[in-house]
Amino acid sequence: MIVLDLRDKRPIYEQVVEKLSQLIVCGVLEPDSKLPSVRSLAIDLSVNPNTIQRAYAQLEQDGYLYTITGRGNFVADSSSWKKGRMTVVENDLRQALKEARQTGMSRESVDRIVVEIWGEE
Amino acid sequence: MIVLDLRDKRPIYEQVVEKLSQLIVCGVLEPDSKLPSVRSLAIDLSVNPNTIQRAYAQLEQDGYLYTITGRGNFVADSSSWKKGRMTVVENDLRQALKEARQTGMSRESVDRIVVEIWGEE
DNA sequence: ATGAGTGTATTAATACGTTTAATACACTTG
DNA sequence: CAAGTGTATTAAACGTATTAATACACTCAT
Repeated sequence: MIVLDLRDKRPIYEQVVEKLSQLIVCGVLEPDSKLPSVRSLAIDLSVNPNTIQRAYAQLEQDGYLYTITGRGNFVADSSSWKKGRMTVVENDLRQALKEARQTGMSRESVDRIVVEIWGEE
Repeated sequence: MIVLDLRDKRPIYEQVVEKLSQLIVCGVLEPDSKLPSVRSLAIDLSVNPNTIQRAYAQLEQDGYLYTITGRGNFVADSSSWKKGRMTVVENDLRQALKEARQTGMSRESVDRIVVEIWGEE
């Protein structure tokens, strides 16, 4: 389901959070679909179950999944994470833009990149 | 000269690198001006000299300062760091924009923020 | 030349967070 | 009831950041 990058210096649980939240955000994992169990994903990634549990706790905290004890973890509806995700993303964007301006990047260069990412139309 | 944020979870040397590089990029510290010595800054921040040394080594690596043994550390000319800084900043911006788009932010919202930061004119 | 101030390098010890490990418990399903 | 689920706890191993204590080479003012 996901692959870990051992060269990455970040904690494993953080990588798991990142990968799974991306899959949820981009719609690959449908709402209410069942996620791998803590133990099975731990075995799949050759990692300790505690590490997965921590990642799942974080994902639940951020609204990306909901938990039913004894049944498993399930993908949450976008309404649960959309708001929080949007503020985080907007803050990141503001920060990146400020640094770009401070470094002397022209507004035209920014526009060019925006067009490049959003598409020409 | 700079103030540390003890609540920040990042390593101290990383904070020092960030703060000083910002001061250099935005022009507060003029090229060829002398930076605090390793020992004096360490005392100023109530931190170990090794920590400052590590920060200065990183800053030299990134082209923000140059070192003259026995004399001290001095602010480098913008030509030394402009190029590398620009690519880093551009990559960060691209990443932030991709995530904004993926989360569903409209191009108009992005334009609004750009205007907000670059100014109306 | 000498001494104070500079950057640099090395080694050891300490502190902290991550991860592993081994359990135990409560819940749900077949 | 048994197997699978999430959850919680405790201890140990491990890596990195940080502190600490030195030592060395260089520059500058005296």
